[in-house]
Amino acid sequence: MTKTYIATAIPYVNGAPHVGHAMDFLIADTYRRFLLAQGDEVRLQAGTDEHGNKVFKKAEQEGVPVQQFVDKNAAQFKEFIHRLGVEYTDFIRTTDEDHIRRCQLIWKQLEPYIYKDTYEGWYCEGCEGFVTQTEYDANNGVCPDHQKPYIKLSEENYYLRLSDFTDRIKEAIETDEMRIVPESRKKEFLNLLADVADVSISRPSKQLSWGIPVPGDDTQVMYVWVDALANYITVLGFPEEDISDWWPAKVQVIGKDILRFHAGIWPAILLGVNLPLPHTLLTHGHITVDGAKMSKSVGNVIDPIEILDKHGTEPFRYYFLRHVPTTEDADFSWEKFESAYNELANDLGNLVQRLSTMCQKYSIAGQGLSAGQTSDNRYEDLMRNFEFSNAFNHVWSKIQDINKAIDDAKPWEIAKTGDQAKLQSTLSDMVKDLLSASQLLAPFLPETSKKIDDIFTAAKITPPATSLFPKA
RNA sequence: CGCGGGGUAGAGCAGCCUGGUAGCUCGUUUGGCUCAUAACCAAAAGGUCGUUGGUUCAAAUCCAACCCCCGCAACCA
Repeated sequence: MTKTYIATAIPYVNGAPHVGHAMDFLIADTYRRFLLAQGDEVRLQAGTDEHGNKVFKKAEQEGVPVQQFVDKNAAQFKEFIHRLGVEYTDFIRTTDEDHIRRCQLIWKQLEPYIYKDTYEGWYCEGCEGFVTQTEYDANNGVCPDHQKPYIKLSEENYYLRLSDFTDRIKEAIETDEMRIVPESRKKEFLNLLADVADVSISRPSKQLSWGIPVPGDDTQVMYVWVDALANYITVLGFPEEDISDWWPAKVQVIGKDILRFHAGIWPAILLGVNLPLPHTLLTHGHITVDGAKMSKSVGNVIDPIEILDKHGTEPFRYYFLRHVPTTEDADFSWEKFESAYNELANDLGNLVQRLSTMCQKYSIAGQGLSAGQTSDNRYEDLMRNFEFSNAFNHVWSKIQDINKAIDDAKPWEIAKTGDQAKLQSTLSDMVKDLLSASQLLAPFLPETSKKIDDIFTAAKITPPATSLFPKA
């Protein structure tokens, strides 16, 4: 049995989950369910990134101990993932003991590529952080948040010598040994990779107290890179355990904003500890709201929990898996969501209703009925190529075909002729088609698929007490 | 001359790589049907495929130039 490992980016827990976070989980879960159906043994990791100044300060603001703060937020994310109908096998928090210890072991292994140097840059005392020269110029030397001039500050950092790996990484990306999906992002990143600089991977502990101590140097704490990126392998037990059954990951699902770290820094870390690179970095886009970028200052942030409360898991999955092209940006608006919900109710909900009603009326037994055709090449190609929204569309066309078939066959007229045998075979063919479609639908809408199976394989087919997707 | 993506019916998009009757979803109009959640099915209307030029028997598709929009430009899911 093929063992497959799927990894999702771990969200930073300085706030509540928003719609964007859902994409990682839904995409990974859909692929996981597809592979399970194909007979793979699948491990899906999820987790939370919990260190760093922003989390530390947020906890201070709320007046709670940091650990308590991250415990609360991690629980919130777990609950969120659960409500998306996503099932993970492993959940990692970067504050886990195991993770911290393994990170330090990884750091030790990376030491041949680590050196200490002085970082000098523009620093804002209000933000307690450095800004880039570009940002400095854009703000004319004054921090917009704190109205304080940036000061020149220097500090000691450990650096990872990325230049030791860039040739190797470039080659891996070009040859698709580590495939970046979609192709356009691959091109984009290869351009970026041309002028890559070594990356700072630690901070003085007096600047950054909430983090993993650098082994053998009390004055330094690991910055986000090693700490967060290593989660994908520490969760499997590396370096204390042999992870070769699961690693390299078949796919790592990430947002387009973090591609550069996953395609640039992450492979360097892996090469530094002699591990192979992930097979695929699947990059999804961002969700805009009413055509505008989501932002707290504009106040157009959509709370995914609100959508889930109002409409439930399956319509949520339907919208974000079918109407958001897997690797592209897409827009969310309540209007679009409502119209998608109507499609779901009209095409599928109504189909289940009308077909089950006829089966009941004309006494068609579900017992012994099963999916007719169980494999579909086009569907499998799309799924394997991570074109989930297109695969979903393909499944949907099958559902629409059944609606057409019913209108063509007109079972109610066959009933009038009294030809019970023909009625039986006509309707059971349709049920079989629906059960086939239901199988393909399962990775996207698992609960709905299960309901359909239950209804149409029952000894006595009866319409559901409440329709699958009721309309107000 | 920084890099990338895009400009196709009222809206949202596919088609472009590998030239050959311009397609899908929603919306609109008309018709059909009654098993069904006023749902479903069928048909129709609607496009100078950003602009200009080139290659070709033939260009949305290949080439060149230009115009417009949107991202990115190392620590924003």
